[in-house]
Amino acid sequence: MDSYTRPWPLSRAADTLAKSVAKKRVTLAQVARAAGVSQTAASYALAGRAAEMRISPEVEARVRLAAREAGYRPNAVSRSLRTGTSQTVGFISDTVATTAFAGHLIWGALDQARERDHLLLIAETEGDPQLERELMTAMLDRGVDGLIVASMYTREIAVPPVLMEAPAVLLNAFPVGNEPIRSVVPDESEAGRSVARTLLASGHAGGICLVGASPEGHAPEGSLAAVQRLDGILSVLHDSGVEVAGSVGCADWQPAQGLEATRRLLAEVTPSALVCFNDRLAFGAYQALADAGLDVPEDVSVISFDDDPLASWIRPRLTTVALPHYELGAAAVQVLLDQLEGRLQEPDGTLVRRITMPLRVRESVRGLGSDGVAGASVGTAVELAAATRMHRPG
Amino acid sequence: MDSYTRPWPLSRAADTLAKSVAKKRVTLAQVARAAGVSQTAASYALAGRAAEMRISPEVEARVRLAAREAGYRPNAVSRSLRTGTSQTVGFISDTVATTAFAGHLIWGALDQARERDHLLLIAETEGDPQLERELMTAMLDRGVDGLIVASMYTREIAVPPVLMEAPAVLLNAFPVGNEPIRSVVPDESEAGRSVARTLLASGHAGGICLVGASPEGHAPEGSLAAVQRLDGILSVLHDSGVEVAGSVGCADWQPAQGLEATRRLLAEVTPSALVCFNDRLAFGAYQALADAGLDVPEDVSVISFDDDPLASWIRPRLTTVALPHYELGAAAVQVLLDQLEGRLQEPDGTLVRRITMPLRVRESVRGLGSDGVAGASVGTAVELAAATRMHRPG
DNA sequence: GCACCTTGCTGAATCGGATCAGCACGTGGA
DNA sequence: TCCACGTGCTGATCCGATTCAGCAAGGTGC
Repeated sequence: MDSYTRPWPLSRAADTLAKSVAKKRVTLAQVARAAGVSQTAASYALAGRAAEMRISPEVEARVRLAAREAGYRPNAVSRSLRTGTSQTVGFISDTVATTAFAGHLIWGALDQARERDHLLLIAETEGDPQLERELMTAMLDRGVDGLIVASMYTREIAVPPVLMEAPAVLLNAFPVGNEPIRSVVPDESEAGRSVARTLLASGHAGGICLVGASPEGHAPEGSLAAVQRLDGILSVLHDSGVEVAGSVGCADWQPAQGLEATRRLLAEVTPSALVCFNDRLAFGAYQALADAGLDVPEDVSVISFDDDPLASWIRPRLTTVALPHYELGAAAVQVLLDQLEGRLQEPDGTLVRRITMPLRVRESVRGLGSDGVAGASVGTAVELAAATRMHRPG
Repeated sequence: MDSYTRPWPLSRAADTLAKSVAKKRVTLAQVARAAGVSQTAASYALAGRAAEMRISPEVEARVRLAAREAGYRPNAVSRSLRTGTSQTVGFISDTVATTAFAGHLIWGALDQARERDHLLLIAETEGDPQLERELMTAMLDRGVDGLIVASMYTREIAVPPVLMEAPAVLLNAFPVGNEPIRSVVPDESEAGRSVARTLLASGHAGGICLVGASPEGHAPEGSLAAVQRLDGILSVLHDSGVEVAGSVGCADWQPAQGLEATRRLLAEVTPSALVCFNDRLAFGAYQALADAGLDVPEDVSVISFDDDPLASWIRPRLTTVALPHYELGAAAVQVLLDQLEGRLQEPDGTLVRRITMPLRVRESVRGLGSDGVAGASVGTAVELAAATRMHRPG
């Protein structure tokens, strides 16, 4: 099937390639010899500890010059063995980097790591606990300074004992027990409050309905996002004395369930606004509303969570509270490295960092943003092609 | 904006966390002492070199037992320092892991690396040559066994000298000079041949037109895919004595250009089949054909390259030759590790590995696959949501 | 009875940098 | 004149594995 073919005449290239063992790297000892000083002096000079260690400016300059001329680059492995720090962070995710979600998570982590002069060791467990443990030990054995364990959706993770060997941060997850381990998660309940406030501010006092979770507790199994979003929504509505006009829980948050749930809802009440618990539910809701001859946002406003790439593509464009993946990834690295540097000494034992979920105001809420687009429909393939290219957040 | 809040009462958790320096790791010396033998004997026993090094079965068993009981795990950093190998591969891509392209590339690389007991150090250059060099040196200094340098689209890369320090493989790219460095690329010209053969086999003798590149050489600057796809197409057509009925080159391969190019084409000729040089062009072509009242595939067949996630979503579903990202990533690691193990000794100096691009037969070519879907349109949001979830290739 | 080989193991060097303890020299004070 | 102290550097050890060279005990051949 696949095969090796030859693009150019390179008969001796393979030989050259095999032989390119490259000239051996320059070591500190060689630099020291070149500068005519001891290895100790050279080490201190290059480490910027000359003054502290009483190395004269002349010697320091000689060492620096020798190092530069020889093209000296310290061997990180050796340094790592001695100091126990590798300037490397492990990033283990439970799903593939191929989803936009994981991709942006990694992107943020990568950027933040680079800013702090760290490299990222990446692996995926595909949800296999055995593999997860193996990958963690593989990374720890390689001397990573810390580990980030990322989950696709916010949930509780059973922390394997091996994870406690090094500083670790859970990304988008909480420890299932009371392990003293930090978490970085989206601020779901604040997002819920934000959604409720947005609806109230745009004049939706009555007729607010929920699609995806209900106060009676119907929601996807183990979804922390569901309960926190619901909490946030209800707390704001309660404070304003507003009652939820209706709600339908869904066991799964896919478009089909959104369609079905909204249909059932419409059979009972006439909503003025729909809070969908994620965008995929909202896609289904759009269809159910269209089928019922209801216009978004003129007849019914729709607001939702996640900011799926398609949310800005369906018509009217969906107003939603975004999951800040890039920021989540960046924050995980930040928290981990801060912890390593001992910069994180909260006296109150705070272990959870919540990242704000920004509201993306678009067209699906009446009286908010750029209205005037009538009828639920979809954009063209051309527009979609543009929408599905991902961009770095502002 | 972001803030630390406390989910549970964990007043002393932070302390615990700070103190969790963890019990020190067990070293080989300790295992040796426990087994009552020298460190040398222990090392040989655990390395599986007992017989070779004349360690008695009894001693070997004692060592193995002691190691297991103590929970011994060799320190990879130390081993790396001594042996010069780290069981780690660096993966540097010029664009972000957030695109489906890069994501699948990484996915394949990750899987293949794990199969060979290697870990992946990942970084992105964002096209910055300076950053690229820094990241390469950072990885080399950490003792990676080899480097994979990936490009978003097939092109020539100027190989920085530092890259020659360790074995390296270019993924989706060729060296700009004659550097003895291996490449893993999609087999574009075979894909071109495959497209032409498919068209001929389904009865399209005349009226074959090209959108995106023309034999006169109009194509995106520096796009190797363009010339190779074209080569493949023309060679098969030529062998069958078939002339290209028309062609329009495009400087950029986006939907807008596909639309425009197809319009111009339709003004001159009446095609029976359109070969679009990528799917995004095909999206535009679909629209131009629909505008002209032409049905796909009844009036005009459309075939294309890349297998964009949307290709299976637009109607009629687009027949296209897929870029095998997962396989490309996996092959890059495979080639690199094979090279490291000295398993790659082609006598003819072959340095390019071409990965087959599989044809995805769908509905846009007349007389091929499941026809009968009339009219160019788009699927529903529900269908799209399903289509844009990515799956591992079969 | 002695050279010689095999068996079964150990000592010590090595990888490359970080760092502690200490040494030689000069200066100042008593 | 002698001691104390600061200055400026070096030797040696350590991190934790791998591996080469070699050594003692026991067996074999002649």
